Amino acid sequence: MARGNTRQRIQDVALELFGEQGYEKTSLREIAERLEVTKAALYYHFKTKEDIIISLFQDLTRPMDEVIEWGRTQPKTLDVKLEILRRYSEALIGAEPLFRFMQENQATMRELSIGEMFKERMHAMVDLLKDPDSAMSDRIRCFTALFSMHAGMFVLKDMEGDPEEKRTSILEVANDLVVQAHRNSRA
Amino acid sequence: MARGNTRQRIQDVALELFGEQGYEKTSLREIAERLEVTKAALYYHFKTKEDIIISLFQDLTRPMDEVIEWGRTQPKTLDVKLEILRRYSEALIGAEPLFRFMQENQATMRELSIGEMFKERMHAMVDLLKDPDSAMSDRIRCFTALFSMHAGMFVLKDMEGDPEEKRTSILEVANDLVVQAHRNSRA
Amino acid sequence: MARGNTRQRIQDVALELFGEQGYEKTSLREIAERLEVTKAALYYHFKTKEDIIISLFQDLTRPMDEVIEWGRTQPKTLDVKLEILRRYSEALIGAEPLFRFMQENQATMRELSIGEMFKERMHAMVDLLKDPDSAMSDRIRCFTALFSMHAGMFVLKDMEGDPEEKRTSILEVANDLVVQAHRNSRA
Amino acid sequence: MARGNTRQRIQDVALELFGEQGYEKTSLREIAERLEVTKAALYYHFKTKEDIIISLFQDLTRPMDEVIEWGRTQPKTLDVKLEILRRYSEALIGAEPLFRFMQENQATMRELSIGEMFKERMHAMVDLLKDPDSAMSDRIRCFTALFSMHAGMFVLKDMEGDPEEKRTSILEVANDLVVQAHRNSRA
DNA sequence: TATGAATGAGCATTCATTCAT
DNA sequence: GATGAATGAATGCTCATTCAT
Repeated sequence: MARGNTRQRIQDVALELFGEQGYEKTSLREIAERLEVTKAALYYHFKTKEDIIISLFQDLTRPMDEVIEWGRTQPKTLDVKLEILRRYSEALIGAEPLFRFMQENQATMRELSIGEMFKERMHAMVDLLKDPDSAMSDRIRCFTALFSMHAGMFVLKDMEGDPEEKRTSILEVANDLVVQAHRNSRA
Repeated sequence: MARGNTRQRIQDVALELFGEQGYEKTSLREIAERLEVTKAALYYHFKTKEDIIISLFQDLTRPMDEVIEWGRTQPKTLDVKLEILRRYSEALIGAEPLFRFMQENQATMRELSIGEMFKERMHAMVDLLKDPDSAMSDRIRCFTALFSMHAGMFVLKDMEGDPEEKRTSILEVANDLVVQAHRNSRA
Repeated sequence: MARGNTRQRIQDVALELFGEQGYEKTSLREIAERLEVTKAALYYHFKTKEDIIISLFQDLTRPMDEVIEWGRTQPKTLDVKLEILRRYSEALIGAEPLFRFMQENQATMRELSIGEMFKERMHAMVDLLKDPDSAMSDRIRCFTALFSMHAGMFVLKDMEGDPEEKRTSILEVANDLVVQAHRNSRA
Repeated sequence: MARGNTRQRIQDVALELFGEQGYEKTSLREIAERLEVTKAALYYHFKTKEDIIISLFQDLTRPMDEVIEWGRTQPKTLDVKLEILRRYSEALIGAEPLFRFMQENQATMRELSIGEMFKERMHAMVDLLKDPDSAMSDRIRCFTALFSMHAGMFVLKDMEGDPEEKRTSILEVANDLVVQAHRNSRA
């Protein structure tokens, strides 16, 4: 029996169950049972239920923060924008379960403190992709691009086809949208 | 105290609260209290909690069904497709709170019977918009078009601008995506 | 649709359901639903739930009362005792569902006013069968005789064999017990 | 306040109340209140309400199982049969409250899983007492013997006399029945 | 003879959380 | 680094009953 990694195991199981059933419908009893520990053990590692998902959010969104930080140091050329999308799309792979969770538990997100954190990140990304004086429809294009990247992977889960192919198809559609927005605002 | 409209009032308040706090976190006690009736009164009008939202779904999605029915009788020209989008966008207006609810409670939707009903409707719409032999990226374009129409209205709620203008902007973006898909599949 | 017999129909369905599921677990809603009337209709015919079963008890135990009344006018010979058993066994046939109900809902009976009524009847029967100075084991024989007649029919339901044959077999065993008691007390 | 015996105390109080008022009419609130714990504490020790009485059944019927096991190893002589009755009668003493409960809540028993367990035990006992080719009336004698032993103790509670004397009187009547059945089948 | 609408009290069950050990 | 035992608050739901119509 592995030692000292209980905290990690709790996170894994929690994300799995939150994803399957939603945050509200997943009880600490379930998490504890699947791990074969007692509920009280969870409380040794995390102060509250919300604490568990906050910790997940912080751990899993670091790669995305890095994309944003990198983007901020770059000029607003089309090439950079597309590179941001590409990196973002890759960063999303590891965080898929978390995004699936966030996507599917938005009502819950709003009351949890991480809801705000996520919104800020989203706006930061849009700011990198759009130009300062973009028309509304172009801002919507950028939004839609990001949005479909977040949602795409699991919404399209029941569409036939190879996952990696789907990801690049989604990326292609997102690219198109950003290219369009870029051109419109420079026209 | 008004008579005979209790059922309707329950639906109204329920949709409001489900939208604000999510389905799981909204208790029947809350709904009853806001209506100043007892919980048992809710059970006179609806057999279960799930029954309440099923009834909402059925009542509010009728206009969309009509769009789909109409679309099925039409030829698959680009003009028809754009007309479908336009009508669908309009049909969505009245159902906004419901879609907001569904968008934000996807984890819950999966266990509720209306989850399936919704998926079917979505597929029916995509079938009207895409051509039989479309490439994956074009099917994704159609999906994304619909998806952003559903989600757009409330996701963009905190973006400044007139709601009606937003709606037409979203429609414009959706149009572009469908036009693109249409052209690709005929090329 | 028959008229004016709703009261009777309520009694029939109630006894059926009380027998199937027990008194506590049978709700007025169920009775009403099976009759295709509203709960409120039941309250037009009976003041309370308990009232329904009291009325059943009164209607169905009349034949037994008649046996007891007859027995009281007779001398305490063995022949009379056996005739009492025979008549009682026959009287039980029509009341089988009621006895099944009472047998299976004794805990409930104790709180319902008919519990007492039944006990009195039982003692009256034992008094007819035993002699004034019987030994305890002979009183128990009489008790057991009656008891097995009450319980026998449904307890033995899952034993193979013809129902009428079972009834006469039970009666035979009861006869033996009473004969034995009679002889002991005269020995 | 005593520790570590809460489970036992719950069982004791539950059996007492189930016996007094019936299973359905006894609420967990009542049990908890009488024990001066919260309802939730009951759920720490038992998964459901039914679980409480299952545990009681299992704990209290062990002595009877032992009688049956012993009986199976013995030849089917009359002496053995009477010894089985004697041991069974003794085993019943400790289980009196449980049998009282089962006797008085038969309607409930039918839906609870222990209903079946009990039926099997009853059949196993009859098989030990009757001979393979017994006539129906002899099988009924065996049944009646057992039945009156189960029911006798509490049904006769309001009959005057010493409890231990009652028990042996009942046993005597049961003996007679089994002797009779034994002789008939060997005649 | 009924019904439609509602109530008040209650029930079994679940949950996040606490704390002494 | 964990457990055993418990709590307080809540939840969805059901029930017998009432009463104006």
